[in-house]
Amino acid sequence: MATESDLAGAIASALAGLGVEVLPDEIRLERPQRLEHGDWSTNVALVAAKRSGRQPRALADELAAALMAAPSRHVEAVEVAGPGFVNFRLAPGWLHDALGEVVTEGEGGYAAPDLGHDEHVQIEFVSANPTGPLHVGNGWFASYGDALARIMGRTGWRVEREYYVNDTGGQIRMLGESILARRRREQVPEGGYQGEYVAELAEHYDGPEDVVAAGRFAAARILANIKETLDQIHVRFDEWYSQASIEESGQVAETIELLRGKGHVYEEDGAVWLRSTEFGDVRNRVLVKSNGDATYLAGDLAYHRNKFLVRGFDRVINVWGADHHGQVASLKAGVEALGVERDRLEVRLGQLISLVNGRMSKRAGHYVALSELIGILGPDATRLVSLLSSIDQATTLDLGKVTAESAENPVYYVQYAHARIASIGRVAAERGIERVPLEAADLSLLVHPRELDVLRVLVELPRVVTEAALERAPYKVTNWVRGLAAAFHGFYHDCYVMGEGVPAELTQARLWLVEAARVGLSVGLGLLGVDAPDSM
RNA sequence: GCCCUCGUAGCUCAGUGGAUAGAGCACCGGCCUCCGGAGCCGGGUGCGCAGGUUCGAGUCCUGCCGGGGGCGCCA
Repeated sequence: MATESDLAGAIASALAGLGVEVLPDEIRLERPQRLEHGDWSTNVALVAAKRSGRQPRALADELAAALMAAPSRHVEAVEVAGPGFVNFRLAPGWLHDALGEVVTEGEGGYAAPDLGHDEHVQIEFVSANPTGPLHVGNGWFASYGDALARIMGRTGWRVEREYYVNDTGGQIRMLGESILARRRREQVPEGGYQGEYVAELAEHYDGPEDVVAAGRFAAARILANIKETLDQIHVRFDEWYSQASIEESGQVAETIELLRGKGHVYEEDGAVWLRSTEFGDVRNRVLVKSNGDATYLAGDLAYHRNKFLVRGFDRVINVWGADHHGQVASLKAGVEALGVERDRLEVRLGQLISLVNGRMSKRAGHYVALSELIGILGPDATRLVSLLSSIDQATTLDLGKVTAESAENPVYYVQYAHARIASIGRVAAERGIERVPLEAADLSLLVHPRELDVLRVLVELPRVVTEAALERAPYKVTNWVRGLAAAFHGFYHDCYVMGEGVPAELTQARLWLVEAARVGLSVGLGLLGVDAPDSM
């Protein structure tokens, strides 16, 4: 934002003139919550007061006086308030400049800062075991991972989406046993999978009485179903990476040998251990059990060696449920032992989604299927409700409530704003009104509070996208989109674009405002993977 | 027992060192001669408790209480 950097520069030179030294990043401009505190505000006088040997208010007064002596563009007043804030009151022109930036840079260019510098990042998410249909908790993480990929993709990262398919090991055997038991019309064994889908799959299984064969058959069918469900909410992976392929290719043994060569492995009680405590773990971990089988950790390390050292990702982000918290320390230790800087592996733990009547469990068959939720809410609302809050927030899902609220769902509010914009375009076309070029429009006519509200929200988008990308927090985009929709609905209600008695010049200026709002909604919804419809 | 995480309005959640803590839902009342009323406007007793850090704490630190999760030669 041009205005923001103008102000920062003016503050820096004013402080220099006062003989106060500050670091560039100590000059922070923020948008005050309350309009009466101006359009921009800085707390630099509070931060630098002690160092300059002045009281905060005194320094603020001097700074304000210096800034008013040579005001920057658009500045109408500089005021000192509270303990020593310096507030800038700007003429509406700064928002008109901002409107110009939005529509000139457009959907592709506005709020697309290069933060990633082409770093190659893999985001691995969902990765639910193919032992049952996805539940709504998986859906939450699917929306999160996909939105994060979109946001980082917009801000300069090269992103790949990956799903790790856990298609081997004891759970597949257990799935096979459950299938076979069902086929024999017997009770599913202790610890087996109870869901209805197991019975259905058993009906279609006509292979041998072999747990592995039955397990693989079922896993393949389930995985196909998982892909279908994810496709419905527009979540598509670049890679479906098979755990079995890691094991069968000998990469597990190679990885253990690599670790052994680096001296991080020892033998004890007939097992092979990783000295993970040397890399921050609370205890050492077994890689190869005394019966000769590799542990899950060994496989996971082979997988991560593959990510970093074979495929060469600069950064890997794993999106996991909080129930995998216990794996983080040993995985990070192992990755570091492999010679990869530990910061290149990021594990985002999302809080679990629980049901009002208890935690979900695939084994017990107690869960709400994601496909069921999609069937009720539709893809867009499903995505939006799961992106409303931070994944750090544990949420309790009441299916009855979510569906009851669906008619009042926030997705309609936001999409309705976009549909209204499209509607304005249709009416303009009917009436033969064409938008003049931006240079020919007089944006200074936009002075209605509702108009300025819309622009004030639009100004925030670059900052919001930046925070969302750096903090891996897509819900910030959701909040922003809702705020823009609210501002637009207010504008739409109070300011007719083509109403009776609206001068032609004002219509033109408002058409540009509408276009800017369209760009904002379109960018925001695109980052969330939610459709921006022209009519509803 | 130890570790992680969360605790903000009746409910779902924003607010990650700033000024008088905000939205949505639900509830009550108002608003359509013109671009879509799935909209707009108005109505609020709330930061789990107790200390600490500093100009300033919902935010950072410590302890306690409460919810969730984790501490395997399971995956």
